[in-house]
Amino acid sequence: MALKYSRQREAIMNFLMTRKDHPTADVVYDNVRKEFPNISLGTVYRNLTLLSDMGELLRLRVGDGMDHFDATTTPHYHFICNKCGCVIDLNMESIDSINDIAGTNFGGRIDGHVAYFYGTCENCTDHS
Amino acid sequence: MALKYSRQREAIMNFLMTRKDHPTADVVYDNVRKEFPNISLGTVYRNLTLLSDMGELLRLRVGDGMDHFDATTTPHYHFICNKCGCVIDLNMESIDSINDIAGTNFGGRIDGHVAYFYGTCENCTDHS
DNA sequence: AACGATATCAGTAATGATTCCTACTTTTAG
DNA sequence: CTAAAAGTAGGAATCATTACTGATATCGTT
Repeated sequence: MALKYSRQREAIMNFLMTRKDHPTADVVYDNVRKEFPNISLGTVYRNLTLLSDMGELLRLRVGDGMDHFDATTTPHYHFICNKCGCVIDLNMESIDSINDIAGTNFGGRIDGHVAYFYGTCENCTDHS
Repeated sequence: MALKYSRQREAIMNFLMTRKDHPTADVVYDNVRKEFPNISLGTVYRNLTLLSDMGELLRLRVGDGMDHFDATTTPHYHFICNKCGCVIDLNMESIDSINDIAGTNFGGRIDGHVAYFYGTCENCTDHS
């Protein structure tokens, strides 16, 4: 057997499933610590990496220097607010056709893409 | 007068304009050092940030932990090879229409997007 | 050409996110 | 129940990047 159960990993997964705002490792750490006061930041990182390697989590590199994690693994796109830095799921159809557009005039093989949309979120628009 | 000329900055810019492979700060440092043996890595970083803030460079976060820099500032897309990690410009039309697709069902304002395509580059396909 | 204000520099220390290491604990197959 | 294997806590280490500091280079004004 390669993968053993651990309550810490389950707690991390459970926490992420309750959140829609794509927390960073630090936020996961702070919150899981309420249930496991002794959990180590290294454990959080190791399990986040493990879970995203297994495909149970998405690791998002939104460009703010920290990785964000998303328990919704069905393909979807993300929006990042230039003002507050929040990360929001976009409710839009998949646009895999752009893989084909990118593939013309290109010698290699394109397997997929990631796309992040930037702008101002609803909240920050209101308050300005 | 806000911005003063510096030979170091010019050398960094000149070097990047000779390259199509989107070097990292480290690679810029190693190469500019041939002309300025005493240049400091901090100077490289400061000027790369300065130049990209001014829009003369593109800062690419391709997901390998290091920022890559691109002297071609006209809008274009990038391909990252999953095997060798190389970064290649894609010769494709702009697909700004996906901003509109993303904008439906979304309360905020979308200003733009970044998209990275992943797969296997021509070189790595041949050698496998 | 010399002056002075200030941007820039080299060198180095500091930061922040992430990973690695090691001795101890938990899980699980038999 | 037992023991091998995987997981953990805690902290040190790493890596890219940024900040600090005293010295240097640039440039508008004389």
